[in-house]
Amino acid sequence: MYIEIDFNSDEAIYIQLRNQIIYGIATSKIQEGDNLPSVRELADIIGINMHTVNKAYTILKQEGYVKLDRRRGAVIAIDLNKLQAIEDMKDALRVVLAKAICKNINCEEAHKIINEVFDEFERG
Amino acid sequence: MYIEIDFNSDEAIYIQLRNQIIYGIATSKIQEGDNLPSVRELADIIGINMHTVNKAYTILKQEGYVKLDRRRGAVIAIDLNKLQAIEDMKDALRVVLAKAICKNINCEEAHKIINEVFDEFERG
DNA sequence: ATATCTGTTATATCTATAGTATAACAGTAT
DNA sequence: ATACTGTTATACTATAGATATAACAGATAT
Repeated sequence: MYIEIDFNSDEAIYIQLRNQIIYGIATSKIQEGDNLPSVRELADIIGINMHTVNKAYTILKQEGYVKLDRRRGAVIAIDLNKLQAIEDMKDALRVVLAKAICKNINCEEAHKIINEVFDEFERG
Repeated sequence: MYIEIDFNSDEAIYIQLRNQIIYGIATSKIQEGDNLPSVRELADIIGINMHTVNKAYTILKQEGYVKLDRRRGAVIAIDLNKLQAIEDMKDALRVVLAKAICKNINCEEAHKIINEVFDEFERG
């Protein structure tokens, strides 16, 4: 699994790292039960500090994507609180769709875009 | 038009302010040609600094929602670069939909949620 | 002309967050 | 014992967010 970090991005490294791992799960590059590299190992690979990786892992745990184990490290374990996930998704979509409406993107076009992005993930 | 700022939020005030104005446009509470309060006036109403409002206005200008005029202040003026808007939307949706896929939300369910949020905006 | 309203720019200051650097601790495995 | 996990603590630097004054330039009404 490739992790790409843009050090010139205005997005925090630990946020980019979190997103990359979520992409990995969404595209089935990593699956339930797989374990991620240890915080020290991944920090070494990417070339960042251990604590930055730990921060990403801690957030992934809080958001229900991994479980942290002293023995095995970080293991992919999706917490399927679907109602919560739907609420979170709605919150995120409010800003996205408000922008879309302002830019004259209608409901049909939004659906089309959704399908395109879904296809991207299914292809991997 | 009501502006609600959560001072305990981890989201920056100028980002919240930008979003609220975008909501206002999306729900037709403010329209093309309307002008926003002056930076000093709005800062006074909300109880924040002038520069924070100015930062929000400057971003809204960069993103193509308002034009800034020395005479009239900030005026709603949508820059309809639709191709750009669609690309921006896709970028935003990648993270949102990756999360959704991880949480077992499928394409149909995503469409349903999109419709619900669209309805929210149409009602105002 | 004067006063007053715009956005704009320039400082300076404070605070919180991001990221790094060491170090140590507590489990767990070999 | 040794070596690996996550975890916690502390300290430091750099950057971003927010505030506080102040001043400038254009526009406008009186």
